[in-house]
Amino acid sequence: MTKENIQNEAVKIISGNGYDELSLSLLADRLGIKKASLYYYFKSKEELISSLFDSFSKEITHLGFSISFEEDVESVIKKTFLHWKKIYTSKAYYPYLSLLYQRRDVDERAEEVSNSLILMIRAQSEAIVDNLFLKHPCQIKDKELLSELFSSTSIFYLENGMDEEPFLTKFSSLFSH
Amino acid sequence: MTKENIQNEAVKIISGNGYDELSLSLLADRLGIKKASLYYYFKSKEELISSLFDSFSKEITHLGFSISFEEDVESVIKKTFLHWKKIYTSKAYYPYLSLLYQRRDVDERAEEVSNSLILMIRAQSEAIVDNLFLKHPCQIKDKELLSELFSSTSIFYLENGMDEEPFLTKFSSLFSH
Amino acid sequence: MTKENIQNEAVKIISGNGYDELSLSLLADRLGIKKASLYYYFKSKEELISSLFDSFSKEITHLGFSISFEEDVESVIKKTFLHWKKIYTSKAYYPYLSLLYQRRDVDERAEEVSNSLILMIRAQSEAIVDNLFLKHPCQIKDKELLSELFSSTSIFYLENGMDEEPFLTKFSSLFSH
Amino acid sequence: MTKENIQNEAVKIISGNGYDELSLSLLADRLGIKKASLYYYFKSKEELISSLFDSFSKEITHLGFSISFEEDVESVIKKTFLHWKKIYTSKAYYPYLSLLYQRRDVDERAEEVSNSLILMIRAQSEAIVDNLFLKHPCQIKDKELLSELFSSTSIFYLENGMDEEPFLTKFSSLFSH
DNA sequence: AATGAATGAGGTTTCATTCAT
DNA sequence: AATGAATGAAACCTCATTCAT
Repeated sequence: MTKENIQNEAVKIISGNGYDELSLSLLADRLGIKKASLYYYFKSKEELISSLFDSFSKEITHLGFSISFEEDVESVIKKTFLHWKKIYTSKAYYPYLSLLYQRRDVDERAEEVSNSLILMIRAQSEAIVDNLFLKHPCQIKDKELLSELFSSTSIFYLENGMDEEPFLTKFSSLFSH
Repeated sequence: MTKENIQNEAVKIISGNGYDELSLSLLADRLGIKKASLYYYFKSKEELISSLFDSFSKEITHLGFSISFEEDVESVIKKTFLHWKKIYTSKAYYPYLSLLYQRRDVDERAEEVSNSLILMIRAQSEAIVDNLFLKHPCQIKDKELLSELFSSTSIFYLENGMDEEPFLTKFSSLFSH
Repeated sequence: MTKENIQNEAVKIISGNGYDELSLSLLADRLGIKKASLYYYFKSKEELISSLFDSFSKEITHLGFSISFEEDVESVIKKTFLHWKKIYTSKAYYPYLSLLYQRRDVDERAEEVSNSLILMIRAQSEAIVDNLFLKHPCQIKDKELLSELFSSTSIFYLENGMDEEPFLTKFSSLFSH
Repeated sequence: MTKENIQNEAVKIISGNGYDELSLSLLADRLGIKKASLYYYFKSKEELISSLFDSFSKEITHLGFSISFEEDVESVIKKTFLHWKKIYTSKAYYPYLSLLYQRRDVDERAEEVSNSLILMIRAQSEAIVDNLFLKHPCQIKDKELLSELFSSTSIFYLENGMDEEPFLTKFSSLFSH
């Protein structure tokens, strides 16, 4: 048993059953250990939950991001979105995101981590748009606006689990003639 | 004491303290009545919570929406956004939205209501954009895309409580030659 | 079930088994009710224990004390002691005293109540000695000293549950020429 | 780490926080070792506690007591009291006495050790009074009574941490003509 | 329309203890 | 000589719920 095992199972419960259903009994059962043993790894439930934010926060600040701009506009845009989608759907990250959604309204820590993820995406969006603007004319002249529309709409699609294909294709075509 | 009183207080607790902190004891305390009395109005806690979704669902389907298109583009866009913002920030509605955010990942009912709100906004966005396109040329030629960008980004701004002014101004200027 | 029932049983457990053995499970079992029901009467274990001090404190401040001085010295002295002994051995009070002994070293509230009992006895001792001095010559000339010796030694006997008869007889004879 | 270290820390916890707060976790923390290590020195918590009584019991039976009777009455009396006071206030002994107070009502072993300490003091009191009676007339003619009054009142003062000076002075003056 | 009294189930946490290392 | 890891039992407490009044 490791701290990490426990964290992962905890966050799985939260994303599957809801934050309010995370009980130490259930958690211990799922891990095949006894309730009391959890206290060997975390001083309290609060500390365990706090550690979830710590871990995820550290995780996302270490996420790399590199896009090759050699390719055509549509590829760049789709790859960028795909990069974000990996975060939003990966087995490792999705449960943490679910935790953030459930708690960001009432837990400062959750809000903070959630915001930092959004900021990261917005920054990457700016970088991408900057670069595309250099080589391709675009229907939208305001670079900043374009970046905002791209990041915000992307996040909206990701958070709501909608099919992004049509959107991305149409969005890419903003860069044709 | 009325069902409505109880619902409003319940949803206030959820939006203020979190869904997991809604207990009938706390609710009764806040209402100045005794726990047992709650059972006169609701058969169970589950029924109370279910009623929250019912009420809010009914509420939003009855929301009117009318925009005068006599005005300039910027006015129309800002008024539309303002209309949505009223929903997202009104004392009456905001707590329900907070409930939806906290639960839509794990509660089908919450997801359903949340989606219907989004659908409503997207429909209204389409209507607006349709109309604007009739009279004003736009940098973006794809009507559908424009509508999606507007609604998604608006929702993103509303959900994250960001300052929308700069965005709306820039967005409006998409309609100048 | 009443608060008083619960207090009495609690203090019985403390005096019989020790303060550290007072658990809400045991208490509920002895009372023939369920653990959870205790919380209807007391918000917490701490509040229950605090109420024990409150009750006993109120009790002892309402204790009457009247001695007829018409009788001979030995009777007065023995009746005074007996009055105190009733407190120290009565079914109602003894358990509370046991609580005080166990806790006065580590619990301010217990120390406070314990001290007020001692003060009461010392005051009564002074009153008795004052009066005896008026009518009877005594081997000890210092009234204050005599009072202190009487009260302190009496308390010592009471606290240690020793046979007081010989002491009281000898003490009374201090008043014979 | 030695048995003695552990005992001293244990008894410090008891006298400072109360018998019910002595837990092996707290004890180990205070000693800067791990809980499990305590079991190298004591088979169980019970054995540890039992050893506390053993140690203190052995300690007090080895206490010396010698008073020079060359001096005046007041000196003899004050020195005797001081001898006892050293026991009641010494850093080494006081915590053990606190343990006895807390437990003598409910633990036979504690009662036994407590009684033997009292017996020792009473015996020493008798010896002192015997000797003083040889050389000095006293207002109180009953030697046994005087000894009892002295020892009981002294213990009362010691147990309650009261200022003994006035008492001892007055008591000494029982021996003036 | 409201509540006093009670409870079973389950929550988080602490306890003393064990055992392999 | 010491401890990391684990645990069963029991601690205090809160939960939603019931029911007679």
